[in-house]
Amino acid sequence: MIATAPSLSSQYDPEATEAKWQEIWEAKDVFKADPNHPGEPYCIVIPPPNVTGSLHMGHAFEAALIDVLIRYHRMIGDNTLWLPGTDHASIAVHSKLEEQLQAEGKTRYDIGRDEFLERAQRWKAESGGRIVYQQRRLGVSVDWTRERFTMDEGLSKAVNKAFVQMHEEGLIYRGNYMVNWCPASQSAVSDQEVENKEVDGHLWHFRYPLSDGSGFVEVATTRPETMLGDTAVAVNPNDERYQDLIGKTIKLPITEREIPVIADELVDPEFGTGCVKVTPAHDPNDFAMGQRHHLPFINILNKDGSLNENGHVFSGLDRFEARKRVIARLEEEGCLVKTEAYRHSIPYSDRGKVPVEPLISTQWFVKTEPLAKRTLAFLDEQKSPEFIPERWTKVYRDWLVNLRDWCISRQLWWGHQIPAWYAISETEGKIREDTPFVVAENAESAQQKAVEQFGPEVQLLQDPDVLDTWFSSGLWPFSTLGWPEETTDLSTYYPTATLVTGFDIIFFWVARMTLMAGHFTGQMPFKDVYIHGLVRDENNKKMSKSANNGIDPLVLIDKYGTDALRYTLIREVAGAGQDIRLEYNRKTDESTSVEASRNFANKLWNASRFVLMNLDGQTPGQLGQPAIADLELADRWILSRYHRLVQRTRNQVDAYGLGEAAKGLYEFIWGDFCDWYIELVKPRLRQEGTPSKRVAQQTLAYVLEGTLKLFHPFMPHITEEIWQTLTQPTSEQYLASQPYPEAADIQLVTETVPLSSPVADASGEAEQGADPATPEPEPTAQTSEHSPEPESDIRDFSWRDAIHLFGELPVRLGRFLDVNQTVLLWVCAFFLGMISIAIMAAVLGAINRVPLLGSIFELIGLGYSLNFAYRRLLWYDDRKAWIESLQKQKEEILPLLSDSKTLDTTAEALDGDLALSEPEIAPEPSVARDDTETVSDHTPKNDHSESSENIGVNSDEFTAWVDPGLEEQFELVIETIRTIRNLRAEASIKPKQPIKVILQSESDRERQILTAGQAYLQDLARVESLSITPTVEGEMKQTIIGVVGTVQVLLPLSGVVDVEILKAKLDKDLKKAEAEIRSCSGRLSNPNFVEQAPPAVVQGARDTLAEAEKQAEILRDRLERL
RNA sequence: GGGCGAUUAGCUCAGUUGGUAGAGCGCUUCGUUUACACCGAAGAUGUCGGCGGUUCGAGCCCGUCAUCGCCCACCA
Repeated sequence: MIATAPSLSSQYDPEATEAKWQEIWEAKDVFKADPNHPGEPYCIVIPPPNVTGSLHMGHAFEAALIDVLIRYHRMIGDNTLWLPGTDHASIAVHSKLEEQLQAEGKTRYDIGRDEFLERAQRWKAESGGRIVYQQRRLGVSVDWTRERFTMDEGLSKAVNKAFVQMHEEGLIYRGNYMVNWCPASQSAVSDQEVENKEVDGHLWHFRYPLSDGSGFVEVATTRPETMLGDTAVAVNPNDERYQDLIGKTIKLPITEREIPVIADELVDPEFGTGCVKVTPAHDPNDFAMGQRHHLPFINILNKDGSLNENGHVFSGLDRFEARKRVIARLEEEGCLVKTEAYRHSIPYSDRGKVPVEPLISTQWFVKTEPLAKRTLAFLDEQKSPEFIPERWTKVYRDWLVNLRDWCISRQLWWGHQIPAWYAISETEGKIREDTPFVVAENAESAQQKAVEQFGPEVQLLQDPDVLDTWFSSGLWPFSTLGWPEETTDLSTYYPTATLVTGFDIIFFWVARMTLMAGHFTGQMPFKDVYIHGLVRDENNKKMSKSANNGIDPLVLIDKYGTDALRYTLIREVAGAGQDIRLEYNRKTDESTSVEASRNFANKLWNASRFVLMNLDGQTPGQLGQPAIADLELADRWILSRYHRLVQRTRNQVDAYGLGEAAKGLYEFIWGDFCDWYIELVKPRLRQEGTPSKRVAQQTLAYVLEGTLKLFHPFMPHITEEIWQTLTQPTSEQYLASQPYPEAADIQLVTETVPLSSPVADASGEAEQGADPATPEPEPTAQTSEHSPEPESDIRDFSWRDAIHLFGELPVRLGRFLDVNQTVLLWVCAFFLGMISIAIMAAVLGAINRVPLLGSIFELIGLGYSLNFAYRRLLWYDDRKAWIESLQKQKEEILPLLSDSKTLDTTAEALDGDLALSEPEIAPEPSVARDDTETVSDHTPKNDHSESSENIGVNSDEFTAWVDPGLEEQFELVIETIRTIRNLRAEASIKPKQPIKVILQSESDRERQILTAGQAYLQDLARVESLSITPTVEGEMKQTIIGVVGTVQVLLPLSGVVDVEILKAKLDKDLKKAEAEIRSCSGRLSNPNFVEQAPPAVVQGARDTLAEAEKQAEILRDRLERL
């Protein structure tokens, strides 16, 4: 099952690998949740896809986002559950089936309800199966044992229970109100299922004659046929033009019905003539007006959109045909004043794709106000749920505030049949508006209730209608966990952690869930709502079924692999909630961006292959972690970069910065690890049997394994495959359930690193069950066979480490003081100066005061200070002894390592023998430059310090391993290598040809760094002989020159040299330096800048200027010499 | 009508609390040294949509306009 290193192909094969792990993970129940699992519960319920069709790229995107979160939380030790499932999508499936039937020349009534539902079930099985297959191919880490369907037994029970309870509480009522009627599906639809479309229509102006013959009123309408149902004409009560009309009546054309002129505030006097025809049965506004003025409601429409018996001579005609006839008739009668072209928006049915008709009918409604009130209270008082990005909170809130009652009944068959039973025996065997009914959770209970009310002879008929799909979806977060039963799942995983969904569904679904959950569970169903954007196609169009521009994720998965597709989607999402665009060539089914991710996967594969081939068959566990004392510069550097990555990745994922985290990992793997570290250690790996080789192997293994863990949520399959090969676990272990790298690991490294013997590898230190709330490195659940007894481990290593460090102290402090003698003397002088000033001030003050005591004390203080300085600081040996004793005292009182970093970083910077700084001695935060963002340093304002605490990071220990000073110094080595390579290219020297290079710098520090990195420079830039020197003399006509920092890089050339090439290079560099000088000196000569900008910024500018000036000086000098 | 988002290299996009612009793809030159040609090295590329303001300093803050996209809304 698990490959060994030499057998690995040089090209990663996603197809076989992905299928393999998908099967194993599932077969081994790796993602099966256990409520008894320790750790913080972390549950996400899947936004259930509709069983109408198949998954599109939007689903793949969403699944990838959720899977990253889920896998991450599983690995950080949370009690994690991702619950899968599908939605029955009442109206969507119903429409599909009716389409099918239509093709067969049938209607649903021809085949009957039972047959219809059977077909629906078949459809569901087929489509649902396809969806599940696609989800598996996406590698989602869901718990399939908990898969749910909105119409399965448990959820249907929940629906009935919810309905009955809400009815009893008066939150569900049946009534005759205006609803949106979709003539295509012949059902009511909710406000959300109506989509307003701008269309070019007409505005017809008609004259209605006054009954007394004294004239006309002119009204305008976009729907002339509705005039057949007019029961009034309205004007604004304050409209002076029409005061005398109010109260008069009008003889409505065609029907000859007499209708009143009423006054209503709603009428806008500015619009049109200021007179409005009122059709209470077919317009929401008019409906309200009709209620206010007790007007008759005349329904003129049948369910299919044709005119009914109230349609006068037009009855039986379709509404649009009737419109034409009405216009013609009115024109004949001389009532048509004019026809205007008019662009307006009309409501369309989402599903039926036809204009909806506002219609009065008897339906079931949810009374939303009390629910919304409660949900709003959660939002306003507890900021719950929290939206990411935050801007959606406002959208959500506004919607809740303006919410109208929710029509939940649908005149369809596919769905949850409404649990209401009509006592038809009371109304001649028919369901009428006035038929009494009982609401119950099932037929038996309904029967019982009905018998109590109407006697044993009662005949019941269940409401034929079904519930709006969103009614059951609204219960999803808790019904799937067992509600209304009080299951362990429910008590463990509810409320869920995060809802991940698109903004298009906030109203449909998110708000419905919060309304229902607030009512039934008394809490919000999720803590966070992470709203992602849409996937757009290559033309920036929203991918949708109607636009037919969707891309089947499987097409790209087949071509590039699941990991590649997932990674592409994730890394595209930068600003959370932003739409993403997927490059795609429809002709070839290729995508350059997914291809780039595939290449990245292959890069990781080959880097890992390289590591595996160089570990001599040892696993990271067998190799053990490298000992601090043995680390070489490059090891130190990659470990610092790696630990920085650990912290940054965790912070980013915690804050839903998935795209940033994905990009950060890419840069580390491809840049730091592959381009630099692997290249740097190659020579060491060829030195058989040396400690240097072993340390390189240890570091490679440690960093690779950690990186695989960090990266696993983003590319689960390839990382699992490599990890298995790398660690060769003897028992069943999976990367998917390994602990995520964290600060505890780092602490372990710092404090308990072995000097020689192997230590527990990261996979063994904390089993998946470890509670993240206790970040102590104590390996409570040791399973790795390579691990020694944990307790003795720690004791042993701590001692050794302490002894090691202790032994080193004199040497290091000695060096420190040697190197910094001048600096320290200045510091002392400064201190003494300050003290003197303070004492002078005190003495002066004391003259005015009688008691001299204070001054005497201060004089004593001065005396002591001088004495102290004389005895302890002035001479080298005294200083050394004193600092040593101080350090010893500190060690006795405080933890060893957290203290030692108070030493000045410059000591390490100059400590050439030790190959720069020891990791446990971190530089001062100020050296960190822009890196503070990623490192939890000591400044409380740092945003990440908070999240560090959350994950139990001991920031002191962490900072100890992330060493910005070291990284900065290493940067000089890297830049110097680049410069040499650049010079080679400029001088057209073949990469293979060895060269001689002289590095000249007046700076001791720079020379020290370059010396420490000498081997790297020679190796990576193919330098045969390298000299590092403070000064350089002689002729430069044969030398091409570059600068980095204030280092002069000289590359002597052999043979005939074109001076113009050398000149061009120098000119180019000089121009750059001069531009820098102009920019900096411009700023620095501005007194406002110097006075007002933060000192660090000013200093930065000064440093840059000094460096640029030095560079320019060097370059000018060289130019002259040519 | 109201609200939101976007506008940065040829393309797709980053750009933390304002400190003087980056990545990938593509492009140019060179290169098959035993991880990788799904590769490596080096390099070129920007009036940061326009205008105005605040500031010592604006891609970032404020105002305004333009273009594109989305959401909401009962003006017949």
